[in-house]
Amino acid sequence: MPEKQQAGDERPRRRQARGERRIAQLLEAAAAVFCTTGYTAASTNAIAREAGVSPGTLYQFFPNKEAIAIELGDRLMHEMRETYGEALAPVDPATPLEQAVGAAVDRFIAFNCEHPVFFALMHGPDVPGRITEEHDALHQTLVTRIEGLIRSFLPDAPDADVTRTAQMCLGMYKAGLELVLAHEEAERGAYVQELKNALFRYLEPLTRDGAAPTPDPAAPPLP
Amino acid sequence: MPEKQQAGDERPRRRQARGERRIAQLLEAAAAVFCTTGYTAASTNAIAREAGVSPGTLYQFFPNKEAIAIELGDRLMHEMRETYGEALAPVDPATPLEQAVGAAVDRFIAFNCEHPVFFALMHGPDVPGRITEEHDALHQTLVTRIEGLIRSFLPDAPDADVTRTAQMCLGMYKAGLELVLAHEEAERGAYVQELKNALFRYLEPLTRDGAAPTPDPAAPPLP
DNA sequence: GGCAAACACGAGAGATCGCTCGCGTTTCAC
DNA sequence: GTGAAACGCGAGCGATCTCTCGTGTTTGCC
Repeated sequence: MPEKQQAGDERPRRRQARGERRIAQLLEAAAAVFCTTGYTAASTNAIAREAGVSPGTLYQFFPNKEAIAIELGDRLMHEMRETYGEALAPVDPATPLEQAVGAAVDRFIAFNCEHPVFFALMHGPDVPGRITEEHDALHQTLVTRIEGLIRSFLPDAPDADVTRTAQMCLGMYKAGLELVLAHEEAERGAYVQELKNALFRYLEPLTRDGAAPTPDPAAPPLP
Repeated sequence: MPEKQQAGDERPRRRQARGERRIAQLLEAAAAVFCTTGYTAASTNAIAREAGVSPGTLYQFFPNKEAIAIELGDRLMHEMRETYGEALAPVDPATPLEQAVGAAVDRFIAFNCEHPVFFALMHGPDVPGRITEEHDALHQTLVTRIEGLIRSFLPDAPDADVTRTAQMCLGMYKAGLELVLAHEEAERGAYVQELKNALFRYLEPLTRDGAAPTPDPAAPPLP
């Protein structure tokens, strides 16, 4: 129950079943509008219209526009944790890296395909204040999880290297996700495979010689 | 009383030296504001204030807000072509892939570090209409160039595969750029190296067996 | 039935932003 | 010098957006 009460001035209202239904309805409408226009360009009136209610009704349930996105993000995050929480759990080092990468990618791609608004909310540099914080929190959570996964294969690497590798993995995943979402059907599947390939090839050398993290290139940097 | 010309062609005004100076000044101010707030959130009044002129003066030189970003993008693109145009030219297949990747990454990273507004303008999903077109045009240009570079090493691969690989490379570069720009000094250098590693390891297997593009994993693809 | 609270409405207040307009100043060709 | 055009200003218009408010309706509890 994601009921929030600010210190002091706003006490929690007792919602009726009708209210809960309206909230769900409004969040669904907001997801649709955010998907097509992005957060900043989405007007609260448009969200209310999409939900088939008046602007006043919307503000009966959300104190402001930001709260809509926050609540939507919270529910999305909760569902992600519930459904795919173990996707990045550390695995037995005996597990082939290829399988671990493939499974993790498949799960996350599936989630993002089912909830396109997640990508819209998490990818916009236009989102203000608190949403950015949530974004950063999620990012950090994912990086930590990936670090754990990498540690399964590289128990003795320096922390800084593992963090960098995890950040790079997450960045590659985001880039791949964008490509996957931009294509359909067979081509989409091909991009999923391409993303797996990229991640696998990036990580595979690390599993072979745990002591030599970054093979320094012979050539000095060009001017 | 001179007649208003509103439709059709707007004849170019004869600019004085003072005007050219103002334009440069306004574009510089716009770059600063776009960098800190993004395009949509940047107000024309803020740009004018940053440049130390009045809003009316700004509109002496630009018909609307979009034109400012367009002109800024055009000049950036021009400078990029002039300075780094050959960064992605096809290379002698004898060139080590590691060198080719390293040189290309170094050049583009340098450009983006020198012009942070480039990243801000090209990375915002908030930018409207014509800027998105320019973004897509640049994206397509880069993909085509990368395709050419990949063809240097893979003369006989199917077009679709090369395109996918090029898109993936560009995505990885964008992701890496974001990480590079988010860090400073030594850590930044480490991320540059990490990006090079990722790209190199992704592309390296393709240069060995030109006939087997994607090693199919044991698991069947999910829908 | 009676009542209080939750729900619903929609006009519009208040704020912001892109952009204009009238008018004064500077520059330049002649 | 003189006139025309470029330059410069800043109040404010019109459009848009977030959020409020007064009022009326529905719901749940006694």
